[in-house]
Amino acid sequence: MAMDERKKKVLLAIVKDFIDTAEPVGSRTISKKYNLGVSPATIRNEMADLEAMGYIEQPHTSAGRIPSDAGYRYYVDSLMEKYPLSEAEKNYIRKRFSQKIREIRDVIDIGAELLSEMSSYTSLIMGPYYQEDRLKQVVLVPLSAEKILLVAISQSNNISNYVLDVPPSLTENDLDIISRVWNNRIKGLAPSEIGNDMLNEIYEELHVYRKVISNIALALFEGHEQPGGPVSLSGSLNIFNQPEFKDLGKIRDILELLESPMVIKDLLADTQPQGLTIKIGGENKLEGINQCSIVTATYNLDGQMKGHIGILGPTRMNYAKAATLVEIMAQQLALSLKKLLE
Amino acid sequence: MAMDERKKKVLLAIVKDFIDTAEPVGSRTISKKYNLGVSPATIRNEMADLEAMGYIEQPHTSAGRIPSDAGYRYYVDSLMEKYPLSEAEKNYIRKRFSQKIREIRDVIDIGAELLSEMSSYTSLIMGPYYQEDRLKQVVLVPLSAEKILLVAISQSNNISNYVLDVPPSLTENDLDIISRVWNNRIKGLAPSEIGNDMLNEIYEELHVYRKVISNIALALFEGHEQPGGPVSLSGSLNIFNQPEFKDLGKIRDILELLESPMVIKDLLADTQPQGLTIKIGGENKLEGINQCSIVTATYNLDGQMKGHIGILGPTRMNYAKAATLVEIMAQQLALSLKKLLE
DNA sequence: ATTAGCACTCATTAAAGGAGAGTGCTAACA
DNA sequence: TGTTAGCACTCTCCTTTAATGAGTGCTAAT
Repeated sequence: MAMDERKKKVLLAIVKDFIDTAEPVGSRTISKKYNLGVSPATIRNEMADLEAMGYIEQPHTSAGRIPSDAGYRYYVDSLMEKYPLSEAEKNYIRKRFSQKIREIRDVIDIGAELLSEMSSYTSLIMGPYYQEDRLKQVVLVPLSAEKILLVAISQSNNISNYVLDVPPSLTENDLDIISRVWNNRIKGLAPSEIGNDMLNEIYEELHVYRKVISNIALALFEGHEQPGGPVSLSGSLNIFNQPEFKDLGKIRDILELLESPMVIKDLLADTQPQGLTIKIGGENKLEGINQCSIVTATYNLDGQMKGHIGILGPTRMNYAKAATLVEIMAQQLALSLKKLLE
Repeated sequence: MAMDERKKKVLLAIVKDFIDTAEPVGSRTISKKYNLGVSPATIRNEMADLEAMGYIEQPHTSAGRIPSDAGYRYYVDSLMEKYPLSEAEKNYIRKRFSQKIREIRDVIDIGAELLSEMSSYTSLIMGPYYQEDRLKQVVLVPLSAEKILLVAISQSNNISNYVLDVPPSLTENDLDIISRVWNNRIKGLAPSEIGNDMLNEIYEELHVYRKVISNIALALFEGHEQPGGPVSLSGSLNIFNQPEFKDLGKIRDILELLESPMVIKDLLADTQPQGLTIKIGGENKLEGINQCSIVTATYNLDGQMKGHIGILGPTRMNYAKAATLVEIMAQQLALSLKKLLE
């Protein structure tokens, strides 16, 4: 069966109305609210066709139709119109990003908050990270007789702190020597490239304090192991507003998933490198959010660093608005972060 | 009316049974399950008295009785027996705390997780903080031509990082001088004690780079402004298990409160300096959790540092178990943190 | 002082009966 | 041949009614 113009119009009306009202849409409603110029009976015929094609379905005999996942997919791919952001909304975003921003955390927190606030859904943001972040410098600071502080600075000026145990015999001079040797070696290296070969070379060069040296290596290696950047989540309680989630169990399942940063990273990382990615309902493999949709985008910094951003809402979500918001926010994040980082 | 032995026994039975079953307790149940050696009719008389005294109440005419806030209060103050932790439970705690612990965050996260897991309620932990944390040392590291890294180390070895803008003319030698001057001044000082007087003295001494110096002061001052330590929250979704919270609105209200670290800090900080604090239902001023109870304790380190720990559950919570868990966990935290910090 | 007995209350559950929304189908119409 | 009015049919949702049962307070007997 073909998808003629009128069928498209009917499907569009059903999707729009259902997104709006969360109620199954009947033929009379469509005929009245969306003036297609035909009677409810005609619409009913079209609807029967659309159902046969798998784009809409009936919760029960005497109810209207609701879009199926495939229906939303068709809508998103072929029918959706661009949602324009009002000037007021744009200004609001700018205003919020002109607050004092001190570090990356601030940027992604503001972004996530804005995104959930303006969309009324849940927002997820992963902060920027180097595909492979490289080390720039380490600094060793004595803390007490048996402890030192290791500060690792990456090329992206990402700072990591580690407190290490050292033998009390270690002098400040020793520290200087150790840090100099390390700094000679590691500049421009990814933490994962710190291998045994390098360690052995350093042992050779210094002969002493093997333990200290290996502890430094370990700290650098482990500290950077976590893939991806920091994560910010906002508005997870917005699901309570969605009528399709009036069931305690469902809400709980979703909130439970969102408690895990790993899950969020997975959700976000599964994104195309360019443009928007929209996953609808069952297209999400993750059990528990197959009644949800996710709109994600990747933002890039200098081509080297990237991050992800997304909106999670019910399948019946305002895709147009979500898409626009994600797009704008990705741009804004790239902008703010670039400014912050250099 | 006086509180004779039998009344106490009846009240105890009601509290225990209601905590167990979440159902109003009838006279027949008490007579059968808790062998007081009297008939339901007698118990009914006692219950009428207890109701007159305000310790129990009836949801409706044909239901059993449930404890009132005052009833729980009496129970907690006078009737509650100590809940002994099994050897298995103790071992479990020890085992979890023998995991690799690298920093304070690890300790409070493990603690919070354990506490919510073992109690089936929500747990709140505030990490250790100095009443007034004092500075020990600052380190300045050049990052790029126009940026430096300021590392502030406190007496408790708390590390804070700040990236500051500096004029490109600033040399590494300048940095050494600036940090030396600062370190001479701040050792043992609380960040709040960095005043304009001190700033002026430093200006006098150095004459140049006023802007850099004041930025350092600002960073130190603002960075430490947040009162209290880091906060860890765990098991907030456990409310979904409580039959008294089968209402979406109530759950939402509570989760919303718990989203704010400030609220958690307030809840925890409102604690007696010694021993356990138990706040029951309406005793909590905070709107929204007046159907909840909180069991909190303060743990102390060296008499200088302290932190807070608590369990939040429904008014119908297992106070005995919660109290024991909070007590044990406070000890364990103090232990683990002491080991970690020195 | 305790207890058996009993009438009474009230939440909860199940069953029954509309009301209403929306459909599919048929037949008439342009 | 496509469109539409008309109508019987289905099924959810809401309200009403009735029955059940748990638990009480009171009275009178022990």
